[in-house]
Amino acid sequence: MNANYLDELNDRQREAVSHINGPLMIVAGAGSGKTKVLTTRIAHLMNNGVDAFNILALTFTNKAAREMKERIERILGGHEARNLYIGTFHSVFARLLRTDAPKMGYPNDFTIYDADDAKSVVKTIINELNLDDKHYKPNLVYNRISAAKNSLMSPQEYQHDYYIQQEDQRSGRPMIGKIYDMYAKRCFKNGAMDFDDLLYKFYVLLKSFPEVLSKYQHKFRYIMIDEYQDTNPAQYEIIKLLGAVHENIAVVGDDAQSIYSFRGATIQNILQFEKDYDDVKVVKLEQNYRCTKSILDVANQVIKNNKGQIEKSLWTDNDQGEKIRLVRTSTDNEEGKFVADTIAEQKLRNHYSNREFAILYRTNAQSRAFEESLRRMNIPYRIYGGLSFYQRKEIKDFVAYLRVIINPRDEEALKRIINYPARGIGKTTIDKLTLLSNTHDLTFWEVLSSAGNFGFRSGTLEAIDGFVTMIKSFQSQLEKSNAYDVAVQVGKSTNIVKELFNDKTTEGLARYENVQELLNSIKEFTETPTEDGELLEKTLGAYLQQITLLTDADQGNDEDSDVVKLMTIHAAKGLEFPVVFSVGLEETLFPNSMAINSREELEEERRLFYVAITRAKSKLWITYANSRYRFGNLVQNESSRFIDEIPPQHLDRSYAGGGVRNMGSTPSWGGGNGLFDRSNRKPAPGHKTTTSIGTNPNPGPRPATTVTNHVPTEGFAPDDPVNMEVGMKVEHQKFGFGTITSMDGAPNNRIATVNFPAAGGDKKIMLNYAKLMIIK
DNA sequence: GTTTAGGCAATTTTT
DNA sequence: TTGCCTAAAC
Repeated sequence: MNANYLDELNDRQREAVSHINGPLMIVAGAGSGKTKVLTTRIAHLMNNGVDAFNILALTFTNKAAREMKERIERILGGHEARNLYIGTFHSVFARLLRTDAPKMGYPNDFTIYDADDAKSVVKTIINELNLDDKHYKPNLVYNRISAAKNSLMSPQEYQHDYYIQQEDQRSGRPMIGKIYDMYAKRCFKNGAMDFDDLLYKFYVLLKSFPEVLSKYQHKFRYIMIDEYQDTNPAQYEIIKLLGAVHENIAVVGDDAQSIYSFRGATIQNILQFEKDYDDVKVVKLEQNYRCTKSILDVANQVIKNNKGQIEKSLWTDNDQGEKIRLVRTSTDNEEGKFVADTIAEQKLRNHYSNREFAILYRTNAQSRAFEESLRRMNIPYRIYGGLSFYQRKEIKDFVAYLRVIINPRDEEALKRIINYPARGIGKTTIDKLTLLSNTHDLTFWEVLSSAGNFGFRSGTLEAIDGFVTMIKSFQSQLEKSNAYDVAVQVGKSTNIVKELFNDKTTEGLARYENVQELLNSIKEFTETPTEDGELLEKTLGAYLQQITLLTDADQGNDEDSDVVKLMTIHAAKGLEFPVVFSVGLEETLFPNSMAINSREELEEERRLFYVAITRAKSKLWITYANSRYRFGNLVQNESSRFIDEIPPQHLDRSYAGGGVRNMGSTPSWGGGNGLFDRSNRKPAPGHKTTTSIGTNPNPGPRPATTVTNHVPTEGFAPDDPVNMEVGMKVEHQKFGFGTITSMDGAPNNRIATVNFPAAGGDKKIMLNYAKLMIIK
């Protein structure tokens, strides 16, 4: 044990670490050493006689949990840290539910449904109710259900809540409550919990079984919560229950970094903490060790535009540093090129390595332009936040077999594999089976294994029986041999592995390799001997539960690979990088048009920007593009209002992207000749050119985009593109009237360059996609 | 029952 | 642009 750990802290940090008993709230500004305080405090508790088995630490990501564990081990030395309960809310509760879920009628090897599984169940139910899934969009319905669970609302409460029913009535979806009810019942029937259930059902468990609650209250005498500002009501209530006896609850958070309200998080949890408990010790960590003065200043100025925060002022002893570079490019591709060029240049000039750069964007879809340009420049990179390995189709298919073996009630998994690989059990049969399952109150598996009673055609029956027999043989094999051998057997008996092996396309090869990797991971998981004190089980059931909770960020060896990192700002929370590119600072994108309908939403977007800024240690670029492709057509956006909130003296605009600077303001065509101007446009209010950015400290309301306010002519109907030629006058729904100036591209994919005076000049229009009407 | 072609809509963040 | 769904062909 390193006894000097307290010396490495500043006064405030030490104050937080030394507080052992009673509620504690640590308000930790960005870069103020939050993780250090948390980990040191845990070590300190143990050093003061608290048993590791009595400590629970909850985080939001597996990565954060892993990091904490490692750092504590480093402070303590030895293996004692293994006995700590450190993990995400979801993974810790899943583990506890493996023991106690049977009390509520679930199998202990219950399946965990990821978002895709859950949506698929929702969709099934919508169809069973004969509702139109164009109107009852599964995504939307699932989000409502999710929100209900995160507020600890049962289907019955949902259906009887006046306000919610009003809302659903108004949106024309009065059946959501019914869907929720059926969804909950179906999941239960399937022996499955979705992500939200891991919280919700754990709460129900604690509420319904006082002896279980008491067990955990006495086990977890010290509780620590990371990122407390992102907790939702379910998490909040659980913590309250668990901590009620000892009240040794320490929460760490920063209200300025609350960015998960869409997942039900309420900033109120942290704002109210002092009122929830008596004698709360509050410690504010206000010294930032991460950023330069310039960067921190900018962050502080930006966040000032939000109301209702915990009073604090973040400061730093670090150097002033350089100004923040603001760069505008003409298109999203240019933005990508600029960033890649700049990374190359910075590497040469300042001897940075790849791993010191991060590109942070608002939406995953933005990654593409950066990928392409980085690849062109031969700069290695990694994108975080794509599909997790376990969400790939070939992996989910294979895993579905394992799921069925472990939990045959799992209807989602069964339907996935019952005809994969094809064995002659088609849609008609599956529909019939489903109906039987619903009407006879049998699980899908029970129907399958008694299919002989239901009058199927002999060929069909044979196929079903063959499938059932195969699954049963896997199950009995699992009793005798280990999980890996069974998995290999699954690959063989089903022919899946051979089939993938024979597919010699690039994708086929990748799929084959992925399945091999899956098998390896099972081997590694189940055959690595359990070390002393290690709490994890090594069964196939435990493996399946664990992988569902893994995200893309949890794979691979990020620390040791020297790559540029690309991720959303959400994914970057808690991380830091020497050089950060915060890209796509445009109205509509960031703040996102989906999130500007209320002050609360806008403030959350601003906090997101705050998070982006404060990821940077020494250099920060902010970029935006004049126009970018969205669903095949070019749209123009104004610069983000957040740019206007940055004090001009901190900005350096001289850093122009490659040859982009002469895209000045656009001349208006409509002014002098009204020939094509049938729509009587007004100039967009608040429209600004680049040169005026930041000069208006208090910008008025602005339109979402600067795509001209073109109103299509009455009776607008696109013409067949084959008839279009250079010189023609055309009308576009958004860009207004223009002239085709040139034509290129393949004959079956012609690209017209059209000059739209009212929409900023030349646009490349792919005739196969865009809708143009010829003006005679 | 299986495969493929073509039409159509999508527009945020994630454990 | 993609990915999903339906309809028609095999």
